[in-house]
Amino acid sequence: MREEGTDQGEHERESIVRDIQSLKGAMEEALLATLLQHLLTLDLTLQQLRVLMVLVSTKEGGTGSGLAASFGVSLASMSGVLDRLVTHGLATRSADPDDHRVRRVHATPLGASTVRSLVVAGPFQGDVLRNLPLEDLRALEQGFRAVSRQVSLMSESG
Amino acid sequence: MREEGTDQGEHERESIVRDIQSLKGAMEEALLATLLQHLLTLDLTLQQLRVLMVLVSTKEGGTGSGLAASFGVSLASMSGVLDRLVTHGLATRSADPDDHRVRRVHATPLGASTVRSLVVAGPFQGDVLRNLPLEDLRALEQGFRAVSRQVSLMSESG
DNA sequence: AAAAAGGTTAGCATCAAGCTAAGTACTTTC
DNA sequence: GAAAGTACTTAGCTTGATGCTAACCTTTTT
Repeated sequence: MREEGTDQGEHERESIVRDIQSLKGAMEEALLATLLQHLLTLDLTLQQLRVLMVLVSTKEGGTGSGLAASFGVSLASMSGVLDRLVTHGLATRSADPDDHRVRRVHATPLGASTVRSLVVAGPFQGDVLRNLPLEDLRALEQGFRAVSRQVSLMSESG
Repeated sequence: MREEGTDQGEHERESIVRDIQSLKGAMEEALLATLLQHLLTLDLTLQQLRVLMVLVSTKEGGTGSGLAASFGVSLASMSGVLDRLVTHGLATRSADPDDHRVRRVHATPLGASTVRSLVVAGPFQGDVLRNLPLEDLRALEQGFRAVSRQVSLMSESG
């Protein structure tokens, strides 16, 4: 019963998908510029940034040996990288209550905001949203919800 | 004449803005993970990446002295960075037809896709969109159009 | 013809990141 | 409780990228 109209629906779907991707392309240009702005003022090496991103992602923080293993470097090397992050005020080392050999490493608020600023750069900011016609805002919310739902669906099954 | 009902509309607006930002927050977590994935396999220094991003952004390409000036380094230093980008196959140098002293530097397709992969990582990909209910897809398009319009508006006046 | 501009190369200094080896402090095992 | 193992730091080293100045070549401008 859904056979009829499918063809026409698929045409509209493809047309909309193309439209959205074209709009997305324009946004990405702005996104690239914003990302570049942030990277220009970033006084870190790429390795330091990578480690910091892991620290920000994992709320429980990391350990020297764990990070060394994930990055495929020696513990001594990772110790040096962490030194520099701590010196920059982006991470802290603290004692692990369970095992006094390990030093738990966490991103500081500064470290977290440094990393988030690289990602948060999308155009869907409060000041943009607040100036949108209400009707469009409702539509955007519906679309976001649907995408969010779909992403969870696909990451479960795929 | 628009005074009445504004209060109620503003409440709904704020509520929707919060909803969208919360959904965006969830997306950003995934975005961060994707960005990290790409950075992990990136065999570049941050300075090389920054220069490459400028090359990708400016379609006409760059010149050694122009790039040196924007980055605040000597021409000799920039020449070295460009050497490494060329060696990696991410940029090319070619003669400038107007002035045979300058060498025009362009990002290669590989360089462009390397940079784009860092930014394109959003969840609004074709395979996600194609699985969305048509109604939601229409709503998303409407929302995207509105945001795109609003961003242009605000960047003109602001 | 002289001066100026764009670019490359050579030579040097500095710093981050990588390693191994040695040492400290704590846990686990026997 | 002694021995073995684990987590981490520090010292000493090598390599590679970035930065500089100085010298040079080529091309354009004056």
